[in-house]
Formats: sequence, structure tokens, C-alpha cells
Amino acid sequence: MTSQTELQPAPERLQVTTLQPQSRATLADVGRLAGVSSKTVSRVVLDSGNVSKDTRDKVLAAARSLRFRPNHLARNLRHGSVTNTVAFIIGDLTNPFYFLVAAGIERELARHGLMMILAATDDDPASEERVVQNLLDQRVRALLMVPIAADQGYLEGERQLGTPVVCIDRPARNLIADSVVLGSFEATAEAVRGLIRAGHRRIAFVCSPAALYTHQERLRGYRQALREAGVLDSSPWERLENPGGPTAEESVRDLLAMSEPPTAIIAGNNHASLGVVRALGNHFDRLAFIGFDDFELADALGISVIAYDPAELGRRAAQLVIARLNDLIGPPQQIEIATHLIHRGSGELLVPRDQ
Amino acid sequence: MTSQTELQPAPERLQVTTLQPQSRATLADVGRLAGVSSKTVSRVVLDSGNVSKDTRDKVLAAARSLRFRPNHLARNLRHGSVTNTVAFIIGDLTNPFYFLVAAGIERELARHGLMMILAATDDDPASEERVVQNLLDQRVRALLMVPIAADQGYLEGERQLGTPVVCIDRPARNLIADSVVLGSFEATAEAVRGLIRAGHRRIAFVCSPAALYTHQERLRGYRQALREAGVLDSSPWERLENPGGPTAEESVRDLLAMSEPPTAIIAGNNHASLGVVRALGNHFDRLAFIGFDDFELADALGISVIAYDPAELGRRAAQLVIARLNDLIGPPQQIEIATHLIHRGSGELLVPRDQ
DNA sequence: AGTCTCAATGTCAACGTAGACATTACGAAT
DNA sequence: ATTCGTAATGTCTACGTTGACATTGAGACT
Repeated sequence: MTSQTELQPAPERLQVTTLQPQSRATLADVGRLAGVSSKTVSRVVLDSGNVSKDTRDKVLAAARSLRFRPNHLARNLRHGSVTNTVAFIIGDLTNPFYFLVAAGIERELARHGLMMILAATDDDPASEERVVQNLLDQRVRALLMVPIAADQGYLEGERQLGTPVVCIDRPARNLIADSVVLGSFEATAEAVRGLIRAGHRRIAFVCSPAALYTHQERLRGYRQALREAGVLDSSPWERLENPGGPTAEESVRDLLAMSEPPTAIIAGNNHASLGVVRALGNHFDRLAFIGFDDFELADALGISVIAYDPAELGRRAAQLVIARLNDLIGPPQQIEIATHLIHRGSGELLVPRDQ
Repeated sequence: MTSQTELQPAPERLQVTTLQPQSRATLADVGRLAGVSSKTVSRVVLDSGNVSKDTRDKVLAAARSLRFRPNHLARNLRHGSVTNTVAFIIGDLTNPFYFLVAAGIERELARHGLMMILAATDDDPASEERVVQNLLDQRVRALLMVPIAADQGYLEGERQLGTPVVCIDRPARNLIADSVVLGSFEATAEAVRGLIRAGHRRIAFVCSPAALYTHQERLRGYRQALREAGVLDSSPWERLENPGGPTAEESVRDLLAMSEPPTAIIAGNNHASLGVVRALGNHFDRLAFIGFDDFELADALGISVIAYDPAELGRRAAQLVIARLNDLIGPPQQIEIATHLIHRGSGELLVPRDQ
């Protein structure tokens, strides 16, 4: 059904106008037409003063007629190869979470006249360095990244050269860099404590692969809270999705089929939450459920989540980059974004009666 | 709860290494160290042959020790200011739909050594031209855009200069440009015909604002199918969300409260679908429901949708851009991406018994 | 009238790279 | 031994821009 149609407008005219790739006008071209030097044109374009009204008008007219457009490449080269682009490097482009982060970044950067280049590593640690090097060759002014590779040490040299690096969602390894993260440990622990207060003891933890660091933190928080309640071995209820292994959805079905099934589930991230929802179908009352990350329709489905603003992650990271570009010096910062538990029902279920 | 912590590693050492923004090594620097001319270094870097193994090794060693990195700005300037970046301009960055499109674009571009700059216009028609001009100043090689402004005529000059422009999701206005769109009209008509065959007559159409073109097409398809079935006036059941007016969710509640409520609903896009879901709560059996655009959990909720692959939209658009960059000439093309109705239950409901 | 000030404009060079072209030198072919 | 081919390397320049500095001229002040 995918098809191609050609639109009507006179093809020959089109070809003619397309086949003359008139190269772009330069300052000198404009100057020639206006009868002034290229430097004067430059002054007009930059609005740097000391140009008579008369000349100014002539130059602007000439520029318009030639469709002059300042060449940022040359400009940047002239100024020491400093561009106004910042790169954001993501592993998995299809995760809506990162898109919201990207939106926050883009907006904040735009407020400061910077542009965002988006690059993906397809969650392939090996391609991370390649992609980063390529971006540095483009002379991006700073790097925002969700670290994927086991080690970001390869950026040490670049850091010394003054390129700000800000890591998002998890800190860099082997690299002194700023980072903006979530308080995963404490947030998860607190959620689990709530379940414990409600009487739950058999609490499961499900998560999909992806972010090692965040998931470890969340797992730590989960275990910590259970330990506080005297539950020392939670391993039967921990289901960490591994590549090739069962999916979050399958893990949940598996948990439900246990002889002593959990009475509550914590989902480690939005993917895992979706798995839980799929596995539970319409039977949300079978157990208590709290997901990390808010997700679309969670409100409609009455699912309690540990929420935060992904755009805020991006915004803060971008602000940090901008501060560094403005000569903020000092030790690396780790900014923690606030999370909060949103009660929507699923997390407040009491321990089922049959306990 | 948002906090800032400082990491440990020795601050003084950090400051020392940060405060020397050693400027980057150039070809000439490397040549000096290796005892050859900058041109020879250039040859090594470009791997353009005619360099003795011996020299080559020396140069590579020097380059490594100086952390040499080729300057793409200078390179691009040298080659007529042709970069390897392509811009993708979106209105609303928070719509997950566009993110999936962006993912498709990014991947396809990357396969051809191109990078994607993502820019947002915040759905503000006025800012579209500003953003675009800015990007052109950066010498992006091509533009991919979801048109927001009423008119893209301002790009005509640029098109004549040979910059490919490909519009996504809706065609450009006042500009001869390629576009990649969905078969919205036919797909919607077909979905409605299905409902009609199942006996429905009072079929509502709900959509949120956003894309004027697509929504008009879908509305046209909806009306067309109804007209075929002899329903000439569908206006009582058309709920087009306008800024400031009722949301999709409210519109649905309103529809359900009618004395003769619709027996089926078509949602014009994913936003509208979510509104419908929220309004219906758990009562999906109250009426038949088909949404345009697939969305997360639609499968789990058993909601029938008109689906397609957003990444495919992006991929095809990127392919078109690449073809144009490779001197594909000829009239503008309009590529239509296939859609298909996914039956999940909600669209197959018979007319409620009380009819 | 002579000197000074400063606005208006121009000239020159350099940012880092790579094509065009020049030069060198060494082994091969005559 | 001389010529030739060519691999290896170098020199020069332009890409478009803008800072640093130079020049011009007209009005202000003594």
C-alpha cells in the first residue's frame, strides 16, 4: 500500500531552477554589489556599529537581493572553532523517557542560543566511543550523555581540553564529570517501606535490563527496606530481566504462579511496569503494585508510581553544561532530581485477605 | 529534595588540569612534532595514499600524543561549506510520535554518515522560520520538517540553492517539496466503513488539535464513509478539540451524555485516544472504539487502532533526503506510508443491544 | 587656519584544512 | 650512464569570516 505519487507542478521549470546550484553569496559578494568592502558588510551583519545609515541601507538591500546568509562555519573557524552545538548521546532512541529528557535539554539550550545534536549508540557500548569521537570532531561545545559503555575514561583527555561533559541518569565511570541523576535508592526504599507498613512481606522486584546503574540503585533500595523489616533474603522475588531471558511480563506470570506468590510488586522502570500491566491484565487487585517512572495511562489505570519530571533531568543537565561553558570551575557536581510517590490506588492495596 | 553533592576527587588537581585549556593540536602541530609538513599529516589522516610506512607511523604517534583531532569545521569550510548534518524540525517535542519518527531518521542518516540536529518550534508558527533560518546559517545539508507554519514559501530561495527539503506527516504549503505522509483519508474511511458494516450509524469523531492537515484528512475520510452510508450530517458527533475548548476526554463524556449517544468512536490521533480511554474508564464495552495511531498499552487494553510504523515515516523521509543529496533530480515526490487496522476487540463491538 | 577627535571605512592576516601543483629522489628501463 | 616514471613529500592558496590596525575626512575647538 505504500506508494509514490508525483505532484503536478511543471517539471521542466523545476529542473531548471534546481540544476543551477548557484553558490551562496559571501560578504564580499554583497560588498561588491553595494560598493563597499566586505568588512563593512560584516559590520552591518553583526550590527557592530560605526556604519552610516546610508551605507547600512545599501548593504542590507544588497544582502537581501543576493539572499546572503552568514556562514557560521567560517565564523566559528575564525573564532577558534567554537560552535554552538551541544551533543546529547542516548543509547536507546525508542525509549520515550529519553525523548522527554531530550525535550528538556533542547528547550534549555535554545534559551541560550545553543542547538542540540542527537546521537544514538543503539545501546551498543562499543559504538559509544566512536560516536563521541565523531561528535568531538564536529567541535560540539559540550557533551550530554547517558553513559552506556563500561568506561568513559576515553574522555579524560577531552575533559582536560575543557569540553564539559554531563552525564544523565547515571554517573560516568573512570571520568570526573558532572552528573544529574535520580534518587533511585532512597525513593525505592521509601516505596517499599510503605508497602511493609501496609503489612506486605513478600514483595517482588521486577526490572528490564537497560540502565545498569539505576537498576542497581533501585534494587539496593528495595533490599535495604526489606532488610530493615527483617526480610534478609529477597532473592526469590527478584526478577532482573536479562537479554535472552524471560521478559518482565513473563517474570510476573511466573511470580504469580509461585506457591507463595508475592503480595506486592515493585517495577524497576517504565518498561517493567508495562510488563506488569500486561501480565496482570485487568486484575490489578491481585496484588499491590508500584512502578518506577510514570507512564502514559498510569493515571487512568490507577497505578501508583514513583514519578519525577524527565524534562527536569534534561533541563538541569543543560543548565549545568551552560554554567560550565560560562567558566564555572570547581569540582564535579552530582545533582539529584526529586522523585515523589504518586498514590493512585495500586500501591495502597492492603495485604490480600487470604494471607 | 533536589540536592547537589560534590564528589571527592582531589579538587586542586582538578582545577589545575581544567584551567589550562590547551588549545587543540592542528595538522601543523602534529607535523612539527613528527618532522613533516602539515600536508603529509593531512595525507595520513585522510589515508589518501602516497605516504611511506615509516612516515605514517611517526605521524600517527605524534597525532596520538598530541590528541590530534581533525577539525570538521575547517574541513567543511574548505569544501564549500558542506556539512554532514541534517536538521529535523518538530513542533511539539513532547509527542512520543515524533520521537519515534526521529529515531527512524537518526538511524537512517547514521547509516550514511550524517548527523541529526533536532530543533523544536514549540508548535509556534512564528518561530518556525526563525529556527529554520538559523539552521540554514549552520549550513545543514538538508531539512526534514513537520510543517507548522501556514506557509513554507520562505524556503523557496533555499530550495533553488539546492537544499533538499522533505516534509513529514503533512505536505508543505507554497513550496515545492518532497513529503512523506500517511494515507489518513483512506485509512479512516475504511475504518468507519467497517463500523458501518457492523451496524453502527451514530459514529463520533474526536481529535485533539495539533496537525491540521492530518486531522482534516481523517475528518474527510470519516465524513466520506458516513456519506456513503447515507449519513449526511455528522456534525453532532464531531468533536474537534480547539485550544481553550474542551479536551478530548471532556468531549467524550459529553458525547456519552447525549440523549442519543454515539455507538462508536473514532479518535483522530494518539492524544485523542488517550482522552477516550480516560473518559471510558473501564467501560470499554459501552461503545466501539478505533484510534488513529497505535499507543503503548493499546494492546493490553484491547483497543483497535489504525497503526503504522512512525520510524518508517522517518526512515523513508531520510532516504528521500539522501537520494536528493545524491543528485536525484526530478519532480517532488509524495510518499505514502502504509497503515493497517489492528483488530484488538474494541473496534469489533456490535451495536449495543439497547439500540 | 591649524590641530584634534572620532566616525566611517578599508586593508591585512589568520582560523585549520586540503586541492593543485611543484619538487625531490630513487629504482627501473633503455 | 642517461632518461624516465613515480612514490614521497612539500609549497602555496583559498574556503568566508572578523579582529587588529590603518586610513580618510569632516566637524569641533583653540
